[in-house]
Amino acid sequence: MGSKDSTTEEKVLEAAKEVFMKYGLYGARMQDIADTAGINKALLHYYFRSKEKLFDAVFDGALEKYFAQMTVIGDKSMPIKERLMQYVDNMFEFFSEYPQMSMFIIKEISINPEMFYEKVKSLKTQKSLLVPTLQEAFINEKIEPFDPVLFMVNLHSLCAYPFLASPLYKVMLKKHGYDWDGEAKDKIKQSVKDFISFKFQ
Amino acid sequence: MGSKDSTTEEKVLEAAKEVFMKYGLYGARMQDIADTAGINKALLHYYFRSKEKLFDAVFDGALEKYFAQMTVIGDKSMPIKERLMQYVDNMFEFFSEYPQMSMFIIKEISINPEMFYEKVKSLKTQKSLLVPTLQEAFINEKIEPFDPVLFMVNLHSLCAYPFLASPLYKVMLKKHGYDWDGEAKDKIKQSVKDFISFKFQ
DNA sequence: AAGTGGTTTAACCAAATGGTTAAACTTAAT
DNA sequence: ATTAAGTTTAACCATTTGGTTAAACCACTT
Repeated sequence: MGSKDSTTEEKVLEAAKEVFMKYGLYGARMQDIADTAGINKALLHYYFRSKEKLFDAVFDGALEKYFAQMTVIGDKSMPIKERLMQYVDNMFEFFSEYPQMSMFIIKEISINPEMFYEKVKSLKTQKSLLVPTLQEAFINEKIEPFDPVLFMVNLHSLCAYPFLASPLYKVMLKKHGYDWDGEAKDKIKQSVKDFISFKFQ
Repeated sequence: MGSKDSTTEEKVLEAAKEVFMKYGLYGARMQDIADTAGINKALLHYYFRSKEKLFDAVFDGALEKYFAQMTVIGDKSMPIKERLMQYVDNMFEFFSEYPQMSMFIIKEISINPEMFYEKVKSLKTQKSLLVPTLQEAFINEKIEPFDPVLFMVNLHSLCAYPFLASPLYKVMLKKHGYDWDGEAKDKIKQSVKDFISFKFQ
């Protein structure tokens, strides 16, 4: 087949992602991960010594990907409004690809906040670039200033929640004639853009 | 002491809420629930025959409370804008009191959607009152109409997500000088109100 | 062909899991 | 005081859990 065709270690990590994201550290079963990867249970312990080590590998990967995404904002040549629209596009694309990730991260932090506090220190991309980007724009473009932190919170709410709550919306939105896996996602994205546009004339 | 002083069954249910909301159906341990309630493990099975039965009691209670809350909107004497402001107040108060509830419900639905689909049928308060309320307001008050379903999604995002992500925000917002358990919650509530106000002049 | 190092497996193990049982306790009615 | 009903407990049980071990397998080099 291909030069690698996905090594066993990769298969293990992929299966671990799937199971840990669904059930969390406590709820996940090693046997379940082994079955998902299509291998023997002892092989998990060969590649990752313990359940905790395997979980760490999954969680660290998710955390890095998540924070890396949250700090990407388009280049300075564009006006702030356009950059924010692109930011919304990126968020929706990211959450479409990894719908379980933010739930997973938030849930595990809520169960074990100390662990998160240790790990967040070693992350390169810690603080949001949105806040300073907005502050610059207040000066460079003629925009009535507002609290950039609160705006960031609201923007993340608008983008992240529909995916977090998608298990609910998949059922509930049907009663209002919307299909989540069809048009609903794109319509919500557009409504988010409309929602934040008023802040920039 | 008091005439009841909380019966054993109530203590069990209270402990079960705590543990199930934190770890979910799969992650929760009966021994953990028993310890939290300060009783013997066999007593759990005396009052609720199995883990599933006990879980159902907790989940059904949460579901009912949640949907009951989501469908409360102030009386028709007030203008729509004022009613929405009150709706935001209610949501923030509700989520402050039960910060884990929406996470719990959404997570369990995502693991077992079929179960939810069965249960949602027997709920009295199924569909949002927000949508028809808004549609009436478009006519009765002179408001430029917009899609009420999308607005509902955005509004719920703005209110629910800060609490869902509060484990994250408790750590991250400090870097921007905000304290979640102090001022941040109220400031976010105000920013949500500002955010939706523009739709109503 | 024999050795070498990494990979995979079947067979285990001790501990923890959800659940059961029968006996003991408590309380109120007779 | 005895009965009867509900409540609580300690001692079990079978299964599942995360984890280990030693042997087998495989792809190389020598």
